[in-house]
Amino acid sequence: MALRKLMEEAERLLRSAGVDEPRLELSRDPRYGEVSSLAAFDLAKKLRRSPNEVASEIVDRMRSEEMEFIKDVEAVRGYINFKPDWIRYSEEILREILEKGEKYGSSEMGAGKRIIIEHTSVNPNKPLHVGHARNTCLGDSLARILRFIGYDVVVLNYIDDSGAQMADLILGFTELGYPLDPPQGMRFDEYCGDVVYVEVSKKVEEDERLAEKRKRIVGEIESGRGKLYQLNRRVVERVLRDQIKTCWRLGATYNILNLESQIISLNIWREVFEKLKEKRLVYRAETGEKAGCWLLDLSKHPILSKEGDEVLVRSDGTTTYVARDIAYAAWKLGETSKDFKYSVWGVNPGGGEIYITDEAGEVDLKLGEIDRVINVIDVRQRRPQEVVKYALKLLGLRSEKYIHYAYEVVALSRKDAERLGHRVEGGEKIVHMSGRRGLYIKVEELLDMLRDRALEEVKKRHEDWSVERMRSVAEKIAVGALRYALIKPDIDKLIVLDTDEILRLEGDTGPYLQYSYARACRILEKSEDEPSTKPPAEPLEVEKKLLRRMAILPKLLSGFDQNLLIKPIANYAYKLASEFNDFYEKAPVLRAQEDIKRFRLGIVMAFKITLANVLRLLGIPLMEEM
RNA sequence: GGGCCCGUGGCCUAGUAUGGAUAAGGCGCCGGCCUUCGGAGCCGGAGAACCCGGGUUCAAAUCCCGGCGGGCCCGCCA
Repeated sequence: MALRKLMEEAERLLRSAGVDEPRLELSRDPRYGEVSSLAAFDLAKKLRRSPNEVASEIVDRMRSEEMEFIKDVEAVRGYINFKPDWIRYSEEILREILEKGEKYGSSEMGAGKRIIIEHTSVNPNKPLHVGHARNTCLGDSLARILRFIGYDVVVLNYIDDSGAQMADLILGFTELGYPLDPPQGMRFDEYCGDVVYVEVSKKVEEDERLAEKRKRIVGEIESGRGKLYQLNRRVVERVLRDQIKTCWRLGATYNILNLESQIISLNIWREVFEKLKEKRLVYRAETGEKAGCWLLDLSKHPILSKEGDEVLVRSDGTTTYVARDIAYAAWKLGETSKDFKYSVWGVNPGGGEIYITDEAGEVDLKLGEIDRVINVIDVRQRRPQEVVKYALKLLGLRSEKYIHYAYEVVALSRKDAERLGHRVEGGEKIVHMSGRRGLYIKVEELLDMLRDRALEEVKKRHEDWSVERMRSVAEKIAVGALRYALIKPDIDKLIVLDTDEILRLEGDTGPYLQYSYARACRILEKSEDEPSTKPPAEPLEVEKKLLRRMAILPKLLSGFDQNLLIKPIANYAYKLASEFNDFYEKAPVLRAQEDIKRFRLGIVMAFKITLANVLRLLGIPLMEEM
């Protein structure tokens, strides 16, 4: 690794000058070299002298040392800045990238370790909306990145096929005269979500008798047998097929679909419940408004204790969501004696089978030792997730391995909410999406809007292309735009979706990244010359900037398994593309003289590899032409 | 009432985890760049008391305390 070699050399020099704590970091600005040390600040404090003096003395002591990649060391206002021999350093950077190709930036950090990621997990009664897409894109990116750094990742999608939201649909189909098939041209998930669910839940709110009927339906669905149970299974399956199509369109893939009903019928709860009782972590309330319920004792928890104990088993004997999630969490950590049976549900577009839990299935999947479980769930579930984690801890399970990857939701701008026919109250700036009220923007419709918008641009540029080719490219642009928009902001910041804003394909957007890639492809395609890794002379500033950026990719990814931050990677992609475009303007490749041309071709090729690797991690599709 | 999160030019954001060198971009605005490596691009300009007040430190957008504003969570729902 070129950068690592540079840093190791800087460290060696510092140690030779008597510095014990090198405190090396990447320089903030190219004028300060590549690598800087802050060691003089610490020493200055100890010695009660000025940092600048101390830094200068350290630099003087290093002068006589042997240097390979480092050409110059300077003391500036207390900083010790290392400048590389750019001729050697560039060659080292380019050689590594061209040699490693698709593997550049990857590592074996996670070798032998398995991580479970659960994401998407949308109730199977409606189509995906943009808020769900944030979940899917984050989860899928986590999976891609962790695989790239060597982890064995298993992606789960939890399907809650047995709640009241399903009963609404069944009530609509059996009692309120909704036909089982959608009108011509409408997808089944959209029909269920946009029409049946919204209309039925409104009727249920207005009519107590319907609420009663729905309650009976919930019971029958959960019983695991009967006509309504069978009908529900068919509805779930049809909606799920449509939902997964949308996920595939976003580029996400799955390994296992876990049905809530199977978790119930496997009855892992009973096992966990027994342990909770044995350890006296739960108790049965005898009096008060929660009489007859089994509660989890939260009194020892510093914060949760303030809100009272958690009901796990209701007075009627049924379990709450949190109870089932505790049992399910124990299963994910491999801490239950029973395991699911599976059958093959389908195959991901890029290959790889998807299994679904199925008590009649023939397949056993042993997940074995789990390094970590990452649950991508929005921030509103922080409290219940904390209860689950706390319960695991009380049970003596490895709760520190159970991670709630919390992200903020996607809300509608006032303008878009009004466009959807929602009456916005006076001071409201944002409006939260609501499945029950039918107030949401679907992933499919947003992608279609983006694709149509992109198609206009493609048409302008490629009149000679076939319609299919134009549509295929426009589709990739749409997916790139949406994924980037959902991944770029901090996970703990609310995204206010503004459709006018997101339809913009210029500036800091996914298409900008894709465009930069296509530009690089054009240059390489037009040249017959062999790229070279050797600079004929000191590289230009724009060349150095790009080389520097490419060189830090392995370092950028090296801490990922600890911090799980996707945003810095999206940020990196943008800076990389932006610096390439700067290079593109200022350093002509094909028109340059022979030796310079070959070096620049090397840079362009390395850029193409580096950007492609990063965009793959983010799930942003690549195109040679757009 | 208790808890969690956010607060950076007109708007949207990066930088905050590991405190350090003139606070970095995008949108919008103003002005430039197509005799060709694709203008979905590039360059220049105007525009910021980094919410407020304390504190720690040689050094604070970043850490600590207290406010203010916004969002979320606190159900025998999931």
